Amino acid sequence: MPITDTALVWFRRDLRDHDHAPLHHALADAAKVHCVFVFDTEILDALEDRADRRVAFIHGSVTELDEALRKQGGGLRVLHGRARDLIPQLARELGVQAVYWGRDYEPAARDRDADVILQLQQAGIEPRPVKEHVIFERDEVLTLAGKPFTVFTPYKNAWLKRLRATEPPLIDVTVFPVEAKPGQLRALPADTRMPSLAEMGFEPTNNAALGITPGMTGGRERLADFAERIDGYKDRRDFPAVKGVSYLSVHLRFGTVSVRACARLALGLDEGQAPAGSASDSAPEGKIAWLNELIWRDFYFAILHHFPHAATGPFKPEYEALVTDQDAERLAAWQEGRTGYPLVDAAMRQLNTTGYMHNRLRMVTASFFAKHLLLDWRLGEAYFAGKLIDFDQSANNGGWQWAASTGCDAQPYFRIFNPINQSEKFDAEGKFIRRYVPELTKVPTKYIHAPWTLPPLEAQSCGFVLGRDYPAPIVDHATQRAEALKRYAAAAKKG
DNA sequence: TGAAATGTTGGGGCG
DNA sequence: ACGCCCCAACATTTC
Repeated sequence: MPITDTALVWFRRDLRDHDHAPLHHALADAAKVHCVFVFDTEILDALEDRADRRVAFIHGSVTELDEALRKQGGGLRVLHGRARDLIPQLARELGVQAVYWGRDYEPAARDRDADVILQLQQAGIEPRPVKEHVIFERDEVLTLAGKPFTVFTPYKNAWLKRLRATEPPLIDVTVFPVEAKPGQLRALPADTRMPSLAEMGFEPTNNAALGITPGMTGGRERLADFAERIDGYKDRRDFPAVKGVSYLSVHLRFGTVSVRACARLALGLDEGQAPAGSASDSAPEGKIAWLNELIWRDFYFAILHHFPHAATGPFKPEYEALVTDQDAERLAAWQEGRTGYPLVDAAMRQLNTTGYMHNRLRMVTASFFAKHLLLDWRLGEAYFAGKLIDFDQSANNGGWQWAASTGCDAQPYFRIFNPINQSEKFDAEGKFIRRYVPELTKVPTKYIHAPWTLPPLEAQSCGFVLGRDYPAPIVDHATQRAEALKRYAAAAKKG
Protein backbone atom coordinates (compact mmCIF):
# COMPACT_ATOMS: atom_id res chain seq x y z
CA MET A 1 0.00 0.00 0.00
CA PRO A 2 1.71 3.22 -1.11
CA ILE A 3 2.18 5.69 1.71
CA THR A 4 2.76 8.49 -0.74
CA ASP A 5 1.12 9.34 -4.03
CA THR A 6 4.05 10.89 -5.88
CA ALA A 7 7.74 10.93 -5.08
CA LEU A 8 10.87 12.39 -6.63
CA VAL A 9 14.19 10.57 -6.73
CA TRP A 10 17.19 12.89 -6.95
CA PHE A 11 20.14 11.08 -8.51
CA ARG A 12 23.54 12.47 -7.58
CA ARG A 13 26.54 10.17 -7.30
CA ASP A 14 24.53 6.98 -7.74
CA LEU A 15 24.06 6.86 -11.50
CA ARG A 16 22.41 3.48 -12.00
CA ASP A 17 18.92 2.00 -12.12
CA HIS A 18 19.40 -1.10 -9.98
CA ASP A 19 20.60 -1.94 -6.46
CA HIS A 20 19.77 1.66 -5.66
CA ALA A 21 18.52 2.55 -2.20
CA PRO A 22 16.69 5.83 -2.89
CA LEU A 23 14.93 4.42 -5.96
CA HIS A 24 14.05 1.26 -4.07
CA HIS A 25 12.49 3.18 -1.20
CA ALA A 26 10.64 5.57 -3.48
CA LEU A 27 9.16 2.73 -5.50
CA ALA A 28 8.19 0.95 -2.31
CA ASP A 29 6.52 4.04 -0.83
CA ALA A 30 4.94 5.86 -3.77
CA ALA A 31 2.44 5.16 -6.53
CA LYS A 32 4.24 7.46 -8.95
CA VAL A 33 7.97 8.18 -9.08
CA HIS A 34 9.78 10.98 -10.94
CA CYS A 35 13.55 10.94 -11.46
CA VAL A 36 15.91 13.90 -11.73
CA PHE A 37 19.59 14.67 -12.07
CA VAL A 38 21.04 18.17 -11.79
CA PHE A 39 24.29 19.32 -13.34
CA ASP A 40 24.97 21.57 -10.39
CA THR A 41 26.50 24.87 -11.43
CA GLU A 42 27.69 25.42 -7.87
CA ILE A 43 30.09 22.55 -8.54
CA LEU A 44 30.67 22.91 -12.27
CA ASP A 45 31.45 26.62 -12.17
CA ALA A 46 34.27 25.99 -9.71
CA LEU A 47 36.02 23.54 -12.06
CA GLU A 48 39.08 24.98 -13.75
CA ASP A 49 39.38 22.55 -16.63
CA ARG A 50 36.79 22.92 -19.36
CA ALA A 51 37.73 19.42 -20.53
CA ASP A 52 37.13 17.95 -17.09
CA ARG A 53 37.07 14.16 -17.33
CA ARG A 54 34.56 13.88 -14.53
CA VAL A 55 31.95 16.03 -16.23
CA ALA A 56 32.33 13.95 -19.37
CA PHE A 57 32.07 10.74 -17.35
CA ILE A 58 28.97 11.98 -15.55
CA HIS A 59 27.42 13.15 -18.81
CA GLY A 60 27.90 9.75 -20.38
CA SER A 61 26.58 8.00 -17.30
CA VAL A 62 23.51 10.22 -17.02
CA THR A 63 22.75 9.65 -20.68
CA GLU A 64 22.81 5.91 -20.16
CA LEU A 65 20.76 6.13 -16.98
CA ASP A 66 18.11 8.15 -18.80
CA GLU A 67 17.93 5.51 -21.53
CA ALA A 68 17.65 2.74 -18.97
CA LEU A 69 14.83 4.49 -17.16
CA ARG A 70 13.02 5.19 -20.45
CA LYS A 71 13.06 1.49 -21.23
CA GLN A 72 11.12 1.01 -18.02
CA GLY A 73 8.54 3.58 -19.08
CA GLY A 74 10.08 6.49 -17.22
CA GLY A 75 12.95 8.84 -17.85
CA LEU A 76 15.39 11.16 -16.18
CA ARG A 77 14.81 14.89 -15.99
CA VAL A 78 18.24 16.43 -16.47
CA LEU A 79 18.58 20.00 -15.28
CA HIS A 80 21.44 22.48 -15.38
CA GLY A 81 21.60 25.06 -12.61
CA ARG A 82 21.82 25.42 -8.84
CA ALA A 83 20.61 22.15 -7.35
CA ARG A 84 19.69 23.82 -4.07
CA ASP A 85 17.18 25.97 -5.98
CA LEU A 86 16.10 23.54 -8.67
CA ILE A 87 15.26 20.52 -6.53
CA PRO A 88 12.76 22.26 -4.23
CA GLN A 89 11.36 24.11 -7.25
CA LEU A 90 10.86 20.91 -9.26
CA ALA A 91 9.40 19.10 -6.27
CA ARG A 92 6.79 21.84 -5.93
CA GLU A 93 6.03 21.91 -9.66
CA LEU A 94 5.55 18.15 -9.79
CA GLY A 95 3.46 18.18 -6.63
CA VAL A 96 5.42 15.36 -5.01
CA GLN A 97 5.02 14.55 -1.34
CA ALA A 98 8.55 13.28 -0.79
CA VAL A 99 12.04 13.58 -2.27
CA TYR A 100 14.52 10.69 -1.95
CA TRP A 101 18.27 10.82 -2.36
CA GLY A 102 21.46 9.08 -1.27
CA ARG A 103 23.11 10.76 1.67
CA ASP A 104 26.38 12.63 1.08
CA TYR A 105 28.99 13.20 3.80
CA GLU A 106 31.12 15.99 2.35
CA PRO A 107 30.80 19.35 4.10
CA ALA A 108 29.78 21.29 0.97
CA ALA A 109 27.20 18.68 0.01
CA ARG A 110 25.83 18.60 3.54
CA ASP A 111 25.44 22.34 3.47
CA ARG A 112 23.56 22.15 0.18
CA ASP A 113 21.40 19.25 1.36
CA ALA A 114 20.53 21.03 4.60
CA ASP A 115 19.35 23.96 2.51
CA VAL A 116 17.25 21.68 0.29
CA ILE A 117 15.77 19.93 3.33
CA LEU A 118 14.74 23.24 4.83
CA GLN A 119 13.11 24.46 1.63
CA LEU A 120 11.25 21.18 1.13
CA GLN A 121 9.98 21.23 4.68
CA GLN A 122 8.79 24.79 4.24
CA ALA A 123 6.86 23.61 1.19
CA GLY A 124 5.33 20.72 3.13
CA ILE A 125 7.34 18.14 1.21
CA GLU A 126 9.16 15.39 3.04
CA PRO A 127 12.91 15.07 2.46
CA ARG A 128 14.05 11.46 2.65
CA PRO A 129 17.82 11.13 2.41
CA VAL A 130 18.90 7.49 2.78
CA LYS A 131 22.13 5.56 3.09
CA GLU A 132 23.32 4.61 -0.36
CA HIS A 133 27.05 5.11 -1.00
CA VAL A 134 28.55 3.04 1.82
CA ILE A 135 27.98 -0.24 3.65
CA PHE A 136 27.92 1.37 7.11
CA GLU A 137 27.61 5.09 7.69
CA ARG A 138 27.77 7.71 10.41
CA ASP A 139 26.81 6.13 13.75
CA GLU A 140 26.43 2.56 12.55
CA VAL A 141 29.92 1.62 13.66
CA LEU A 142 30.90 3.16 17.01
CA THR A 143 33.10 2.26 19.97
CA LEU A 144 31.56 0.65 23.04
CA ALA A 145 31.54 4.13 24.54
CA GLY A 146 29.39 5.28 21.64
CA LYS A 147 32.08 7.43 20.11
CA PRO A 148 33.40 7.42 16.55
CA PHE A 149 36.52 5.37 15.93
CA THR A 150 39.64 7.30 15.03
CA VAL A 151 41.87 4.27 14.49
CA PHE A 152 41.32 1.99 11.55
CA THR A 153 41.96 -1.48 12.96
CA PRO A 154 39.41 -1.37 15.79
CA TYR A 155 37.00 0.29 13.37
CA LYS A 156 37.51 -2.55 10.94
CA ASN A 157 36.92 -5.15 13.63
CA ALA A 158 33.72 -3.45 14.72
CA TRP A 159 32.67 -3.06 11.08
CA LEU A 160 33.12 -6.79 10.44
CA LYS A 161 31.31 -7.65 13.65
CA ARG A 162 28.44 -5.45 12.64
CA LEU A 163 28.34 -7.05 9.20
CA ARG A 164 28.14 -10.53 10.70
CA ALA A 165 25.49 -9.45 13.19
CA THR A 166 23.25 -7.86 10.60
CA GLU A 167 19.97 -9.76 10.23
CA PRO A 168 18.46 -10.89 7.99
CA PRO A 169 21.82 -12.18 6.84
CA LEU A 170 23.91 -9.44 5.33
CA ILE A 171 20.95 -7.25 4.51
CA ASP A 172 23.25 -4.31 4.04
CA VAL A 173 25.00 -5.93 1.13
CA THR A 174 21.83 -7.28 -0.42
CA VAL A 175 20.61 -5.92 -3.72
CA PHE A 176 17.85 -3.37 -3.47
CA PRO A 177 15.36 -4.77 -5.96
CA VAL A 178 13.75 -2.16 -8.13
CA GLU A 179 10.48 -3.48 -9.36
CA ALA A 180 8.63 -0.57 -10.84
CA LYS A 181 5.02 -1.40 -11.56
CA PRO A 182 3.85 -0.51 -15.07
CA GLY A 183 3.32 3.23 -15.20
CA GLN A 184 4.88 3.84 -11.79
CA LEU A 185 8.00 5.47 -13.19
CA ARG A 186 6.76 8.70 -14.69
CA ALA A 187 7.54 9.40 -18.33
CA LEU A 188 9.02 12.78 -19.23
CA PRO A 189 7.30 15.68 -20.91
CA ALA A 190 7.99 15.73 -24.64
CA ASP A 191 10.17 18.85 -24.45
CA THR A 192 12.58 17.40 -21.92
CA ARG A 193 16.02 17.14 -23.40
CA MET A 194 19.46 16.22 -22.14
CA PRO A 195 21.81 19.25 -22.16
CA SER A 196 24.96 18.65 -24.17
CA LEU A 197 28.43 19.07 -22.74
CA ALA A 198 28.98 22.07 -24.99
CA GLU A 199 25.76 23.74 -23.82
CA MET A 200 27.11 23.53 -20.29
CA GLY A 201 30.42 25.00 -21.34
CA PHE A 202 32.46 21.79 -21.29
CA GLU A 203 34.50 19.94 -23.86
CA PRO A 204 34.76 16.25 -24.63
CA THR A 205 37.75 14.32 -23.25
CA ASN A 206 39.79 11.34 -24.32
CA ASN A 207 38.27 9.14 -21.61
CA ALA A 208 37.20 6.56 -24.18
CA ALA A 209 40.69 6.35 -25.66
CA LEU A 210 41.99 5.66 -22.16
CA GLY A 211 39.54 2.79 -21.76
CA ILE A 212 37.34 4.68 -19.31
CA THR A 213 33.78 3.71 -20.19
CA PRO A 214 31.12 5.62 -18.27
CA GLY A 215 27.83 4.38 -16.95
CA MET A 216 26.52 1.06 -15.80
CA THR A 217 28.02 -0.53 -18.90
CA GLY A 218 31.51 0.59 -17.95
CA GLY A 219 30.91 -0.40 -14.35
CA ARG A 220 29.71 -3.87 -15.24
CA GLU A 221 32.73 -4.44 -17.48
CA ARG A 222 35.17 -3.34 -14.78
CA LEU A 223 33.52 -5.38 -12.07
CA ALA A 224 33.49 -8.52 -14.23
CA ASP A 225 37.11 -7.94 -15.21
CA PHE A 226 38.19 -7.48 -11.61
CA ALA A 227 36.23 -10.54 -10.46
CA GLU A 228 38.61 -12.55 -12.66
CA ARG A 229 41.66 -10.97 -10.98
CA ILE A 230 40.62 -10.43 -7.38
CA ASP A 231 42.38 -13.50 -6.03
CA GLY A 232 45.68 -11.99 -7.18
CA TYR A 233 44.81 -8.57 -5.77
CA LYS A 234 46.86 -8.81 -2.59
CA ASP A 235 50.02 -9.88 -4.38
CA ARG A 236 49.73 -7.59 -7.38
CA ARG A 237 48.11 -4.38 -6.19
CA ASP A 238 51.30 -2.57 -5.22
CA PHE A 239 52.96 -2.72 -8.62
CA PRO A 240 51.87 0.13 -10.85
CA ALA A 241 53.18 -1.47 -14.05
CA VAL A 242 50.96 -4.48 -13.44
CA LYS A 243 47.19 -4.74 -13.87
CA GLY A 244 46.66 -5.56 -10.22
CA VAL A 245 44.09 -3.13 -8.83
CA SER A 246 40.35 -3.00 -9.48
CA TYR A 247 40.12 0.26 -11.46
CA LEU A 248 36.64 0.56 -9.94
CA SER A 249 37.28 3.81 -8.07
CA VAL A 250 35.63 6.05 -10.64
CA HIS A 251 32.59 3.78 -10.72
CA LEU A 252 32.36 3.85 -6.95
CA ARG A 253 32.69 7.62 -7.08
CA PHE A 254 29.71 8.05 -9.37
CA GLY A 255 27.74 4.99 -8.35
CA THR A 256 27.87 3.34 -11.74
CA VAL A 257 28.77 0.30 -9.66
CA SER A 258 27.04 -0.36 -6.34
CA VAL A 259 29.26 -0.54 -3.28
CA ARG A 260 27.09 -3.46 -2.19
CA ALA A 261 27.96 -5.32 -5.38
CA CYS A 262 31.61 -4.67 -4.55
CA ALA A 263 31.13 -5.99 -1.03
CA ARG A 264 29.39 -9.08 -2.37
CA LEU A 265 32.39 -9.73 -4.59
CA ALA A 266 34.81 -9.22 -1.71
CA LEU A 267 32.78 -11.53 0.52
CA GLY A 268 32.49 -14.19 -2.14
CA LEU A 269 28.70 -14.06 -1.84
CA ASP A 270 28.09 -14.43 -5.54
CA GLU A 271 29.90 -17.76 -5.60
CA GLY A 272 28.30 -19.39 -2.59
CA GLN A 273 31.65 -19.74 -0.87
CA ALA A 274 32.66 -19.00 2.69
CA PRO A 275 32.65 -15.26 3.42
CA ALA A 276 35.99 -13.52 3.55
CA GLY A 277 37.19 -12.54 6.97
CA SER A 278 36.83 -16.01 8.40
CA ALA A 279 40.12 -17.59 9.34
CA SER A 280 40.89 -20.67 7.35
CA ASP A 281 43.76 -22.19 5.42
CA SER A 282 42.12 -21.36 2.12
CA ALA A 283 41.38 -17.79 3.18
CA PRO A 284 40.92 -15.77 0.00
CA GLU A 285 43.72 -13.29 0.58
CA GLY A 286 42.84 -11.16 -2.42
CA LYS A 287 39.23 -10.79 -1.41
CA ILE A 288 40.16 -10.00 2.21
CA ALA A 289 42.63 -7.35 1.08
CA TRP A 290 40.06 -5.75 -1.16
CA LEU A 291 37.32 -5.85 1.47
CA ASN A 292 39.81 -4.02 3.65
CA GLU A 293 39.96 -1.24 1.08
CA LEU A 294 36.17 -0.98 1.06
CA ILE A 295 36.28 -0.71 4.85
CA TRP A 296 38.88 2.08 4.58
CA ARG A 297 36.42 3.81 2.29
CA ASP A 298 33.61 3.59 4.86
CA PHE A 299 36.07 4.65 7.56
CA TYR A 300 37.07 7.86 5.79
CA PHE A 301 33.44 8.72 5.00
CA ALA A 302 32.66 8.35 8.69
CA ILE A 303 35.71 10.37 9.72
CA LEU A 304 34.78 13.31 7.52
CA HIS A 305 31.21 13.08 8.72
CA HIS A 306 32.17 13.15 12.39
CA PHE A 307 35.16 15.46 12.10
CA PRO A 308 34.40 18.00 9.38
CA HIS A 309 37.27 20.18 10.61
CA ALA A 310 39.59 17.69 8.89
CA ALA A 311 38.39 19.02 5.54
CA THR A 312 40.26 22.27 6.02
CA GLY A 313 43.05 21.49 8.46
CA PRO A 314 44.97 18.80 10.28
CA PHE A 315 42.89 16.24 12.14
CA LYS A 316 45.47 16.39 14.91
CA PRO A 317 45.49 19.97 16.20
CA GLU A 318 49.17 19.88 17.19
CA TYR A 319 50.10 19.91 13.52
CA GLU A 320 48.57 23.34 13.08
CA ALA A 321 52.03 24.35 14.26
CA LEU A 322 53.86 22.38 11.57
CA VAL A 323 56.20 24.65 9.62
CA THR A 324 55.95 24.27 5.84
CA ASP A 325 57.69 26.06 3.00
CA GLN A 326 56.10 28.27 0.40
CA ASP A 327 57.90 27.45 -2.80
CA ALA A 328 56.07 27.91 -6.08
CA GLU A 329 58.86 26.34 -8.12
CA ARG A 330 58.93 23.15 -6.06
CA LEU A 331 55.14 22.97 -6.20
CA ALA A 332 55.15 23.37 -9.97
CA ALA A 333 57.92 20.79 -10.40
CA TRP A 334 55.90 18.27 -8.40
CA GLN A 335 52.70 19.05 -10.28
CA GLU A 336 54.35 18.75 -13.67
CA GLY A 337 56.40 15.67 -12.88
CA ARG A 338 59.90 17.14 -13.05
CA THR A 339 61.26 16.68 -9.54
CA GLY A 340 64.14 14.52 -10.73
CA TYR A 341 62.81 11.51 -8.82
CA PRO A 342 61.64 9.19 -11.60
CA LEU A 343 58.90 7.30 -9.79
CA VAL A 344 57.40 10.51 -8.42
CA ASP A 345 57.53 12.14 -11.83
CA ALA A 346 56.06 9.13 -13.62
CA ALA A 347 53.21 9.08 -11.12
CA MET A 348 52.44 12.78 -11.51
CA ARG A 349 52.49 12.46 -15.29
CA GLN A 350 50.13 9.50 -15.08
CA LEU A 351 47.77 11.73 -13.10
CA ASN A 352 48.12 14.62 -15.52
CA THR A 353 47.59 12.60 -18.69
CA THR A 354 44.98 10.09 -17.52
CA GLY A 355 43.21 11.59 -14.49
CA TYR A 356 44.17 8.50 -12.53
CA MET A 357 47.07 7.52 -10.30
CA HIS A 358 47.89 4.09 -8.92
CA ASN A 359 47.20 3.89 -5.20
CA ARG A 360 50.75 3.01 -4.17
CA LEU A 361 51.91 6.08 -6.06
CA ARG A 362 49.35 8.31 -4.38
CA MET A 363 51.13 7.43 -1.15
CA VAL A 364 54.60 7.90 -2.62
CA THR A 365 53.85 11.28 -4.22
CA ALA A 366 51.96 12.56 -1.19
CA SER A 367 54.74 11.51 1.16
CA PHE A 368 57.31 13.14 -1.10
CA PHE A 369 55.21 16.32 -1.19
CA ALA A 370 54.93 16.60 2.58
CA LYS A 371 58.22 15.11 3.78
CA HIS A 372 60.66 15.98 1.01
CA LEU A 373 59.30 19.13 -0.58
CA LEU A 374 58.07 20.26 2.85
CA LEU A 375 55.00 21.93 1.37
CA ASP A 376 51.57 22.27 2.96
CA TRP A 377 49.75 18.98 2.28
CA ARG A 378 46.54 20.90 1.57
CA LEU A 379 48.06 22.20 -1.67
CA GLY A 380 48.78 18.66 -2.79
CA GLU A 381 45.32 17.56 -1.75
CA ALA A 382 43.82 20.37 -3.81
CA TYR A 383 45.88 19.41 -6.86
CA PHE A 384 44.66 15.81 -6.65
CA ALA A 385 41.12 17.11 -6.18
CA GLY A 386 41.33 18.97 -9.45
CA LYS A 387 42.81 16.11 -11.46
CA LEU A 388 41.53 12.77 -10.19
CA ILE A 389 38.61 11.38 -12.16
CA ASP A 390 37.75 9.30 -9.09
CA PHE A 391 38.20 12.21 -6.68
CA ASP A 392 36.33 11.70 -3.46
CA GLN A 393 36.87 14.22 -0.71
CA SER A 394 36.70 11.74 2.15
CA ALA A 395 39.23 9.32 0.72
CA ASN A 396 41.47 12.03 -0.74
CA ASN A 397 41.60 14.03 2.47
CA GLY A 398 42.06 10.89 4.53
CA GLY A 399 44.87 9.69 2.30
CA TRP A 400 46.69 13.01 2.32
CA GLN A 401 46.41 13.41 6.06
CA TRP A 402 47.66 9.84 6.44
CA ALA A 403 50.69 10.53 4.28
CA ALA A 404 51.36 13.90 5.89
CA SER A 405 51.01 12.28 9.34
CA THR A 406 48.46 14.90 10.39
CA GLY A 407 45.41 12.63 10.30
CA CYS A 408 43.59 10.21 12.49
CA ASP A 409 45.40 6.89 12.49
CA ALA A 410 47.99 8.51 10.28
CA GLN A 411 51.38 7.18 9.39
CA PRO A 412 53.74 8.11 12.27
CA TYR A 413 55.69 11.15 11.21
CA PHE A 414 59.02 9.38 11.32
CA ARG A 415 57.91 6.86 8.71
CA ILE A 416 59.19 8.57 5.62
CA PHE A 417 59.08 6.83 2.26
CA ASN A 418 62.40 6.69 0.48
CA PRO A 419 61.37 7.48 -3.10
CA ILE A 420 64.30 5.53 -4.54
CA ASN A 421 63.69 2.55 -2.35
CA GLN A 422 59.99 2.54 -3.19
CA SER A 423 60.88 2.68 -6.85
CA GLU A 424 63.24 -0.28 -6.62
CA LYS A 425 60.67 -2.26 -4.67
CA PHE A 426 57.54 -1.56 -6.65
CA ASP A 427 58.81 -0.82 -10.15
CA ALA A 428 61.97 -2.91 -10.12
CA GLU A 429 62.29 -3.12 -13.91
CA GLY A 430 61.46 0.56 -14.38
CA LYS A 431 58.59 -0.42 -16.64
CA PHE A 432 56.15 2.09 -15.20
CA ILE A 433 58.79 4.83 -15.13
CA ARG A 434 59.63 4.33 -18.82
CA ARG A 435 55.93 4.40 -19.73
CA TYR A 436 55.47 7.92 -18.37
CA VAL A 437 59.00 9.31 -18.42
CA PRO A 438 60.18 8.31 -21.89
CA GLU A 439 63.33 10.42 -21.65
CA LEU A 440 64.66 7.78 -19.25
CA THR A 441 64.02 4.90 -21.64
CA LYS A 442 67.69 4.49 -22.48
CA VAL A 443 68.93 4.67 -18.91
CA PRO A 444 69.93 1.18 -17.67
CA THR A 445 67.48 -0.34 -15.22
CA LYS A 446 70.15 -0.37 -12.52
CA TYR A 447 70.20 3.44 -12.51
CA ILE A 448 66.68 4.32 -13.60
CA HIS A 449 65.46 4.80 -10.03
CA ALA A 450 68.18 7.39 -9.34
CA PRO A 451 69.57 8.59 -12.67
CA TRP A 452 71.92 11.08 -11.01
CA THR A 453 74.00 8.11 -9.85
CA LEU A 454 74.67 7.02 -13.42
CA PRO A 455 78.49 6.81 -13.80
CA PRO A 456 79.88 9.13 -16.51
CA LEU A 457 81.03 6.28 -18.71
CA GLU A 458 77.67 4.58 -18.71
CA ALA A 459 75.89 7.88 -19.23
CA GLN A 460 78.03 8.48 -22.28
CA SER A 461 77.40 5.04 -23.73
CA CYS A 462 73.62 5.46 -23.50
CA GLY A 463 73.71 9.11 -24.53
CA PHE A 464 72.04 10.43 -21.40
CA VAL A 465 72.83 13.82 -19.97
CA LEU A 466 71.43 14.71 -16.55
CA GLY A 467 70.01 18.21 -16.56
CA ARG A 468 69.52 18.11 -20.33
CA ASP A 469 67.42 14.98 -20.86
CA TYR A 470 65.97 14.79 -17.38
CA PRO A 471 66.24 17.08 -14.37
CA ALA A 472 68.68 16.59 -11.52
CA PRO A 473 66.81 15.96 -8.26
CA ILE A 474 65.37 19.25 -6.98
CA VAL A 475 65.93 18.22 -3.37
CA ASP A 476 68.28 15.81 -1.61
CA HIS A 477 66.58 12.87 0.05
CA ALA A 478 68.74 12.64 3.19
CA THR A 479 68.72 16.40 3.77
CA GLN A 480 64.97 16.75 3.41
CA ARG A 481 64.27 13.67 5.48
CA ALA A 482 66.31 15.07 8.35
CA GLU A 483 64.60 18.45 8.04
CA ALA A 484 61.14 16.86 8.00
CA LEU A 485 61.95 14.86 11.13
CA LYS A 486 63.06 18.04 12.85
CA ARG A 487 59.94 20.01 11.93
CA TYR A 488 57.50 17.24 12.76
CA ALA A 489 59.20 16.56 16.08
CA ALA A 490 58.97 20.26 16.92
CA ALA A 491 55.25 20.38 16.09
CA ALA A 492 54.49 17.15 17.96
CA LYS A 493 56.34 18.46 21.01
CA LYS A 494 54.34 21.67 21.05
CA GLY A 495 51.08 19.75 20.97
C1' DT B 1 50.52 0.68 3.93
C1' DG B 2 59.26 2.46 6.48
C1' DA B 3 63.87 3.59 6.69
C1' DA B 4 68.09 4.32 8.94
C1' DA B 5 70.95 3.60 12.77
C1' DT B 6 72.62 0.60 15.96
C1' DG B 7 73.43 -3.93 17.99
C1' DT B 8 74.48 -8.92 17.65
C1' DT B 9 76.23 -13.01 15.73
C1' DG B 10 79.15 -16.00 13.35
C1' DG B 11 82.16 -17.40 9.52
C1' DG B 12 86.50 -16.75 7.50
C1' DG B 13 91.06 -14.55 6.68
C1' DC B 14 95.15 -13.66 8.80
C1' DG B 15 99.18 -13.23 11.83
C1' DA C 1 95.33 -23.24 18.16
C1' DC C 2 94.09 -18.77 19.14
C1' DG C 3 92.91 -13.97 19.13
C1' DC C 4 91.78 -10.37 16.32
C1' DC C 5 89.55 -8.03 12.72
C1' DC C 6 86.35 -7.53 9.01
C1' DC C 7 81.96 -7.76 7.44
C1' DA C 8 77.77 -9.82 5.87
C1' DA C 9 73.44 -11.14 7.66
C1' DC C 10 70.07 -10.60 10.64
C1' DA C 11 67.68 -8.42 14.74
C1' DT C 12 66.45 -4.50 17.44
C1' DT C 13 65.86 0.35 18.29
C1' DT C 14 65.23 4.74 17.00
C1' DC C 15 63.65 8.44 14.19
